[in-house]
Amino acid sequence: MASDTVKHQILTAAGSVFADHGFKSATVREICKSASVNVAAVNYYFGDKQQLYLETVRLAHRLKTERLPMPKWPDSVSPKEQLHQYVHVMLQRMLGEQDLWQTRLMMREVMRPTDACRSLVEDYFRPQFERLLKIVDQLVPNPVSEEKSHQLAFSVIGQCFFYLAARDTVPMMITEEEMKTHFAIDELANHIANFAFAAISSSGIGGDESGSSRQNNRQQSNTAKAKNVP
Amino acid sequence: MASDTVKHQILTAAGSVFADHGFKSATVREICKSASVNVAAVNYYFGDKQQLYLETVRLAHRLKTERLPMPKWPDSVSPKEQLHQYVHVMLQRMLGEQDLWQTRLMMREVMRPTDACRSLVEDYFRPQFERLLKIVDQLVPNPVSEEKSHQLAFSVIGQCFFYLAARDTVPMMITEEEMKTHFAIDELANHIANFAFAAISSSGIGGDESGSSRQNNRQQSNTAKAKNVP
DNA sequence: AATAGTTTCAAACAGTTGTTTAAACTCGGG
DNA sequence: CCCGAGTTTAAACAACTGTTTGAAACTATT
Repeated sequence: MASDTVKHQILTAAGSVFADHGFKSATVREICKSASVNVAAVNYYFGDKQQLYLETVRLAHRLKTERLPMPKWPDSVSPKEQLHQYVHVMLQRMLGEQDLWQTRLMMREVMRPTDACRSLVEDYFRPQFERLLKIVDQLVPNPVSEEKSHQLAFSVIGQCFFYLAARDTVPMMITEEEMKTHFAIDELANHIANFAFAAISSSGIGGDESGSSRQNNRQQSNTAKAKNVP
Repeated sequence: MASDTVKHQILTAAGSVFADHGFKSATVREICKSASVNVAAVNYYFGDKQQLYLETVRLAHRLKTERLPMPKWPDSVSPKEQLHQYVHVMLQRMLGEQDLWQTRLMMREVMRPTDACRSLVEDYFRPQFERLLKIVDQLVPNPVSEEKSHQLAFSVIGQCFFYLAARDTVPMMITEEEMKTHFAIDELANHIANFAFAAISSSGIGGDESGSSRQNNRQQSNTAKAKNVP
């Protein structure tokens, strides 16, 4: 049965094309050409384009977690080091050279969710998010509210996600040399982990900051003088 | 001469459709239907779909900066307050209720640049980026290298950008109530500004560690400036 | 070698795409 | 009144879309 290998061939080709063009703009003809199979193969093996897309997204998430599993840390590893490794793995998944289509495809789902997104959120993003929350809660000096934990976690994720989303735009802002030397995965992981660690460590000690009671948002009027003193 | 109003009508309709579906997937038929004009109007007034797209992106950037200009701060305003206002305006631009298509369209250009992107970067993103760099340089306790400034600035932008890109996914991770109370624009601005302030303030004093011990960036000799080699 | 089941293929189908065309309409100035 | 430049319209065009089809090619068991 070569059928399995053909299916896999189509899936990876489809992953690349879907990641590049999105579901609607991607054509089954381009996918089949890239996979070196006949146009009818997609319908023969997957039923229709939509089903192929769903299986492609599932494969993307599966491959990414298999190749780069998030480590299970013993208690001996400091929360700070856990944060650093977490960020590093996340950046590797997002920016790692090979099989970039997998994260690009998932990025598309984040930005414009389709039917494939719900299971992606529950099976992939939420568990990862929960792990980050645990790290954050260990890092924060005083216990904080759940919402604050969420904000802190999103700040970590956001910094990483940015370099995936703006992958082609960031190089337009800085020199090629700088890109290579200071924005490679290792350097970025160091920066983001340190940045987040400093912020989280000092979080919740200065008093309630997010108070800034509901005051109107004309940029003219001074926005919420942050009342806490550094 | 209704021609000007018709052109504007098509432009705003196109902006919305392009922001929703992207250039390729958006159809001129849907645009024209949304603008209540004949299908041929796009070609009559703009030549072709591509030209319409370019003018739409230009309009998006122009409208967004006109409605929400970045304030010019007198020296009396503290850098911390400048940072806060900067973040607040950025979030307002990105998440502000009305005319959301404008930022969604620019977001698409960031993630998958087309021909329209180069001018967008130079005319819109770079000036904004430079202003943020100035704030960051005021906030950092000791002078840091140019690359470090860039990293810090990107960390601020990334946190904001995330809530635009993941606009539909974040609500799947938290409750609706939490979304309304702790992830509205004002609350997010407070959090991100405080988060970034804490991180930047402690940047360049603690010393870096974290895993791969690059003995790299402490205030490097100033600016290994751009040399522009092709 | 013959058969039955599976896989591949070129061709065709119906619908959509951007764009063109030529006729119809609008409306202020002669 | 009609004119004619500017505008709008329905219809048509060729190219492309996902999908179907029926026969050919292939594989494996008898």
